[in-house]
Amino acid sequence: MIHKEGKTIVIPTAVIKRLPKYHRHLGKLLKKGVEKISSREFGEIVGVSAPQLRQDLNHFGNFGQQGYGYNVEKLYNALAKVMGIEKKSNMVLVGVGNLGQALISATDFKRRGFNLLTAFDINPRLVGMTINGIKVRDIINLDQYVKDNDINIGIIAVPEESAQDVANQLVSAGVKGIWNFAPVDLKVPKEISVENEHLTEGLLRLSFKIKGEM
Amino acid sequence: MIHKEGKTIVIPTAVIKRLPKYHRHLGKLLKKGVEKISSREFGEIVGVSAPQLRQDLNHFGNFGQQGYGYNVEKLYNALAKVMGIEKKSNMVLVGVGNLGQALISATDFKRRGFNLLTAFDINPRLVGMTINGIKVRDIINLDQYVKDNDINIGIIAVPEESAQDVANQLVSAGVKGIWNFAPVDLKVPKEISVENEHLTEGLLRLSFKIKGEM
DNA sequence: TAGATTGTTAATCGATTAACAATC
DNA sequence: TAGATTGTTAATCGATTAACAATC
Repeated sequence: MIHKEGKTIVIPTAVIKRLPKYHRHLGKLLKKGVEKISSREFGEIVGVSAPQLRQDLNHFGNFGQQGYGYNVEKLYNALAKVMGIEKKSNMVLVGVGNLGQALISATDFKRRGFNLLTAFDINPRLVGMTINGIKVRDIINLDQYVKDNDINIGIIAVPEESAQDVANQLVSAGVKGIWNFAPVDLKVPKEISVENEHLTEGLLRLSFKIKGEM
Repeated sequence: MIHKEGKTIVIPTAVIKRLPKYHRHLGKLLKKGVEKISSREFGEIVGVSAPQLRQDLNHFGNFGQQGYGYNVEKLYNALAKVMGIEKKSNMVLVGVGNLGQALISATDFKRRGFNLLTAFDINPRLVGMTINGIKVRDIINLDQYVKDNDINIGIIAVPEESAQDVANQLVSAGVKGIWNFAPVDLKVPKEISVENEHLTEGLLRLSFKIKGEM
């Protein structure tokens, strides 16, 4: 959903899915020092047709210029704004197992404007530890912490069995979105956004594609 | 691509994307002891309309029975076969950083029929170690190992800068598919399948959805 | 200005849903 | 048999591509 000239326009989900990729490649072009790029060239890089790229972008504004193309920096910043990155999001992580620890150490999110403030776990052996500058707290403090620290994203990296329970806690504490790594389809109120990273599903799709070739 | 009654049929990508989810929920139902299920009930569980579910399944065969529904176990096994799980896939992991270690410890894949045989890294401090029963080898041995051990999937969990190089090595060693966790769009020959887990893109989509609500 | 490339409308393609005859 | 539910065709909806006038 977006507001444009007073009207409320719904952005097609297919478009939303492609935006992060556009943003990532624009970042790379920027780093390389590329100043401008045409929809044809950029489409080739991101694997999308030129008209589709133009249509996608025009959902959010007219960022290009006829006869010239798109200014890389301007487009990069415009997309960042569209995706809400310019205003940093505070996050907490729940579940400090192997995957949780990997997420704590990931540098990619910070670069893109996401702040991981702290982590929670139920395991007393982990509680109190500091990993990569991130303190691990007891999960009984989750509710209070989320309320006190303007947290809007909760990351779930707990086992399957407890994922729904953790989601409930995050929601009632007031997060706006959940980034879920447990292989579960969470039930949440419809005003809460969920993005799933069901890794095994990717592996199964890969398997399907491989077998299809044989 | 699939062969049915002599004809070669292309399966819509939208269908392929949904199959792993179907399979996962069938597994849960099976565990719960559910014997049969109608397309209406199952569609509700997986978040898909009943006719769509029936259409999806009918790309691969007629698994249901009028007036009865679908036998859960039969459908579960049928989908496993469709996705090529019944014949186990051998995998190697490249990159034993935080994420790589998390992948080594993940139990989910093994359950679904994937064998991780070994891991490779360039870091001498890691080479020789054994993590969760998985030996870490020097990456110079990658080519030989893949050739000798009937490996068909390579997992890439190395930093962005070396991902393409690792992909090239995996391809020339003979893998059929790559499961890629580096935030890069790999260039590979078209007969090689790639499945990307670009985690940060999920987070950006989540951010977009959240800001859209506000 | 002429050439290039956008923004946007119309045409096509693919995916989803509706409807219902077939059949267990 | 009657009721339920599939498999499948036709209708609708959404997403992609083609085409071109607008314009830098």
